[in-house]
Amino acid sequence: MVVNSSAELTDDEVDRIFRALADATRRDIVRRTLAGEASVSELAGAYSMSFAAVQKHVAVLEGAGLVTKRPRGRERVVRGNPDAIRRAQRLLDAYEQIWVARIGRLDALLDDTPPQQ
Amino acid sequence: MVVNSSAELTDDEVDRIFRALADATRRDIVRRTLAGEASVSELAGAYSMSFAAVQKHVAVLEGAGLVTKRPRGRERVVRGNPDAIRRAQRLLDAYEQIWVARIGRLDALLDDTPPQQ
DNA sequence: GTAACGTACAACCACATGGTTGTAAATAGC
DNA sequence: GCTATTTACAACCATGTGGTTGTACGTTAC
Repeated sequence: MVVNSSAELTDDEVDRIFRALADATRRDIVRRTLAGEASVSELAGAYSMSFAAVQKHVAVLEGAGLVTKRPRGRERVVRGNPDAIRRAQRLLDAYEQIWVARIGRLDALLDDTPPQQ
Repeated sequence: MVVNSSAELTDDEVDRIFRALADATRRDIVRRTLAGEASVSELAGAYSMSFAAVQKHVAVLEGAGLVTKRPRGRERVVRGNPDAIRRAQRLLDAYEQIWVARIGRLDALLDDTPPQQ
């Protein structure tokens, strides 16, 4: 599990987060478990693939910190982790800020350029 | 190339965007080309891998709409696409909103519950 | 014109990924 | 206690991914 909630993320952690989000089934699992927790077998019932396949998808999401799993009797209850979503948002924000800064530099360049002649 | 800039994204398009972001070299290419455009060979010079490997990474990013390429003489100039970043941000926002709505429902439930006895 | 540069693309390889089936173990229900 | 349910996990398979090298082609510079 990922412990860092405020610190920088390693490349591997970022890889896992985006990799986990790069599959429609996994995104749907995130969506469902953010809306309300669900057992692995409840999730498996929602998709036309084997239980084991869904189990693997949940494991990938858990490895990325996008969901957490806790035991309840013989079930494992899966819950979406909004913190991981926010971490990903901050990453994308950083990229947009790089672009915004570039535009800012261009604007400053234009402003600072005195009229020619 | 992706034409949809305001419309809904298909699952495949979303897959490609997150897949493209799930690699540290590709994220670095996005970072560099958002800060300022660069030719493929300039990019290739920045990494300890073959030109062809970097070329493939650029192709993956282009397929996801995260960068665009335009010819300039014998070079191909790569430029980061801030719109694609914003599309990804909107996707993550939607997931966070699902969670926010769930918490809102829980709060409303608590507020609406009359004191017992 | 020729040589160097920048790119494109195919072929190949090792390994990861997304799916399957099968087996085993823990828990719940009767 | 027995049976059904739920999960875990291994083994396997087809395909995708990230890297390589090699070859070909357009463009630039001299």
